[in-house]
Amino acid sequence: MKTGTTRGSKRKGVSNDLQNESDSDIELGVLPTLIGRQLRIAQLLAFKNFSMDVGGASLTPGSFEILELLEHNPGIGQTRLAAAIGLEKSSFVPAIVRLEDLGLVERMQSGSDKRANVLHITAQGHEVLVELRNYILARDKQITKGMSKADINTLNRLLKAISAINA
Amino acid sequence: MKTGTTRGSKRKGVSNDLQNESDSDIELGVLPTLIGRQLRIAQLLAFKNFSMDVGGASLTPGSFEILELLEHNPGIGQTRLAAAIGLEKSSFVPAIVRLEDLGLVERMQSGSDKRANVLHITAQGHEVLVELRNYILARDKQITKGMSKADINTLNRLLKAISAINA
DNA sequence: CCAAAACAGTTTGACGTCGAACTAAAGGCG
DNA sequence: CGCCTTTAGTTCGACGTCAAACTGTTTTGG
Repeated sequence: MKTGTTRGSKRKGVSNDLQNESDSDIELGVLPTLIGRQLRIAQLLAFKNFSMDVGGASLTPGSFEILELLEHNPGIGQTRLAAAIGLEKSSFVPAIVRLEDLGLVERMQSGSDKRANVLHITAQGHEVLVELRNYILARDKQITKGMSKADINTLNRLLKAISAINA
Repeated sequence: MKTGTTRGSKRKGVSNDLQNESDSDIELGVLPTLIGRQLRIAQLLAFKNFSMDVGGASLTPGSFEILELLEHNPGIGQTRLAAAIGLEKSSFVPAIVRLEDLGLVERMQSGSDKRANVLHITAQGHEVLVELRNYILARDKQITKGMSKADINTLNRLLKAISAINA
């Protein structure tokens, strides 16, 4: 609570009036040239209001990716799976625990390497995945609604290039 | 609940090569077609290991954006500033409090509208900003290292389109 | 003029994510 | 064989972010 400083008290010679410009009148300085900023903002806006409800819980895009990958790569381990969806292995833990608690994935210690966990999607997980995939595909189209196919392909290509450069 | 059984021995490769994180032999299913996923991953990788240290504390790209905007739009209020950097007003609060605690911005109640806060960058904030701007610009170039100018411009344009569509 | 609606900002609770530090198991190599 | 390094996964602390609920202020419309 040590809120600081001056809020609510005096001001120092500067004007205390709010500016009345509209958003379009904000001077952005160097910001519009920054690719990182566009990336960050586009991503935030694209996933805003995203929500997938399954059995009372809400799943994230990351959860869908885990299920999709487990469907196609049964028995994979956590570290490789985390890398495939672009997460640190530590960030992966809460996500997989959540899916396990929901009964959508199964996590067993590997017999051949006792450090490793072997992951599988469950029958219930498969059912959920089929539904989620439709939602995700529809939602993803929404993100680029109105853009030309050529632009979408270009964007996809350039984003992959960014990922490759910063991998 | 984890008995060790299984698997491992017969799938096609749980290759233990320490590979780069480029998915090698993982089957990605429908994922590579999803723009939202590319956006999310590119953004995560682009900002990985990002760090700006100022007086013992570490500032984020968002903090830089706030300073840059206050430099160019003194006296702006929180809601408009939050919108300009793509945040919910509630998400903006901890960021601005942090900058205030560091003495880089000043937050005063407006005289003309007692609900509103009037924001200004401080002299110290200005000094910090000048340094940060250089770091940010260099770092942003890094994100697209090796890409052609034409591709970078295209990417910037398409990301802005995404933001506009999902605004 | 006043009650209802709109608005600025804050608080709260839930996740997601990172990096660093940690535990335990394998692997390399003399 | 035995040490030392690498690897798989977990834990921990710190932030960032959202949505929803809330406080207090201003604006609006009857």
